[in-house]
Amino acid sequence: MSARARERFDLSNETATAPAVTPAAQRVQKPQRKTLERREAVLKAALSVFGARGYNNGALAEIAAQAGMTHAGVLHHFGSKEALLIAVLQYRDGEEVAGIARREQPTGKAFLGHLLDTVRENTTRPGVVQAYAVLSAESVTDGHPAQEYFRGRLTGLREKLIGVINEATDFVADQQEVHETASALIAVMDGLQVQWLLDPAAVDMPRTVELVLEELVGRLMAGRRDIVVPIGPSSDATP
Amino acid sequence: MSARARERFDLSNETATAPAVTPAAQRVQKPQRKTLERREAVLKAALSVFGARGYNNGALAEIAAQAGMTHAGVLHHFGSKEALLIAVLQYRDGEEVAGIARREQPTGKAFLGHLLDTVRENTTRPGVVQAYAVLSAESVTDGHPAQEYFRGRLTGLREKLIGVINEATDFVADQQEVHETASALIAVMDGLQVQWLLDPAAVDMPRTVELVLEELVGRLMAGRRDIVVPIGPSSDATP
DNA sequence: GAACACTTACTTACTGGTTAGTAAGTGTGT
DNA sequence: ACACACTTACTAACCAGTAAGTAAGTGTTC
Repeated sequence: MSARARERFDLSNETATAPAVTPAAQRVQKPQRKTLERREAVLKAALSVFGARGYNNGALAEIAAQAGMTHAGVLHHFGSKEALLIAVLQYRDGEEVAGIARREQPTGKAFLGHLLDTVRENTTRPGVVQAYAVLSAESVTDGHPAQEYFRGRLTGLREKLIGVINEATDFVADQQEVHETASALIAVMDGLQVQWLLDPAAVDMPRTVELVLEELVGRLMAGRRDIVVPIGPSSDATP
Repeated sequence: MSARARERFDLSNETATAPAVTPAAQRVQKPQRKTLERREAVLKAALSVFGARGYNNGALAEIAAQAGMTHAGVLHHFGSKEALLIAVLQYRDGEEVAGIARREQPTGKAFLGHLLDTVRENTTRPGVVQAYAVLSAESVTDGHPAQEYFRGRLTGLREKLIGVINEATDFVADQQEVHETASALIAVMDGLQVQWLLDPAAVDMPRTVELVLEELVGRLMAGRRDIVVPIGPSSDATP
């Protein structure tokens, strides 16, 4: 908590901008291939350690050891533990599909299929799932450095889903219902992860998500739920 | 991590059973009313601190201060931080409804209504929700003391829900589907909590849970999966 | 192509701070 | 007088971050 205490009381930010303290990842003009590989090794180690122990309880020394250096070496590259965390989160965002070639995010109904594919894929990578589940929940603790990241991520996903659902619906659906459907979909995927991590045999993540997708979105798309709102002034829906 | 390291390497369990180390909560024959009140104060403080900071990052000293004593006093009552954690979880189970009189868990369809009521109630108690969300996800980390507790809790809830759904269904539904519906319901409730904690205005927990309940369970109860059966405007899951 | 200036990627060693748990004692109510 | 509820004082361990140094480059100039 020394870092947190300092963050609260130390308003002088000058030291952070002084050249000597700036991490190598931002200071260096042209990083060599080997350097980038070492950096990626650190990120992979951090993802594994943060997943296995959480952010607060995950030690830089363990990450460093897994990457084959000392914890001071890790700090040389990333500047601080906090900076390493958000680097890890961004790395996971961009790279998580790396094994199966970088695919672009589809739009429209295809996005829902993409979501299901991701869930299926996650079954293969418990480490990544663990990191996401642990860190996202830990982020709701007071002053957690990943709070803004996860808030933004959830808001973005929700908006994306709302758009996709509206796009896939021929008529203008009740927007509150669409919003709730989007929230529920995200919640199911996230909530299932914890259940699955605690007892992998007890839940079938892909099938369960598929069921919810069919029931919730399928029904919305089919057009009914007691009250069908006809045509409205919304510009979002496909004409 | 000192506790964890010891747990791993120190196989001698004798000290834990030696009389001098046994916590007062198990040693004392007839605890006085005042003692029990102090003990409850510690539990309430622990719930708040573990919720705000997580288990690993929550300090006994802070819990103690909130309960008006020193951290050694807390250890006098509960023996260890780990023991305090599971005492807190059990306390939350038994007491979380304390404000509104101890009500028994209903069976059958009424249980679904009870679930919704709990969600509604949770909106009022962000601290408890935070503690549950943070601790349940933290429990999936390696060797976490609350792992067994949460695994058992989720398994129990799932079984209970499967029973309730089957009870509420006139015919024999596809059991895999029932199982997935139960998992999905739990996942929605848990997943929504993180979204809500990060951005309370962005999600309507009760309404979203209600929507999922109606769509998923309502449909199952109505009997089919291809044919759309409209559900009445009744917002209560109880028939 | 060799000498020189400079950068980068680390390491070792240390600091200041925090933490769970222990031991020994003190006061208080019964 | 005794059990109990604490406190004070301490310990051993851990941890993020800093400082200072070193070895291996890289680029530039002649």
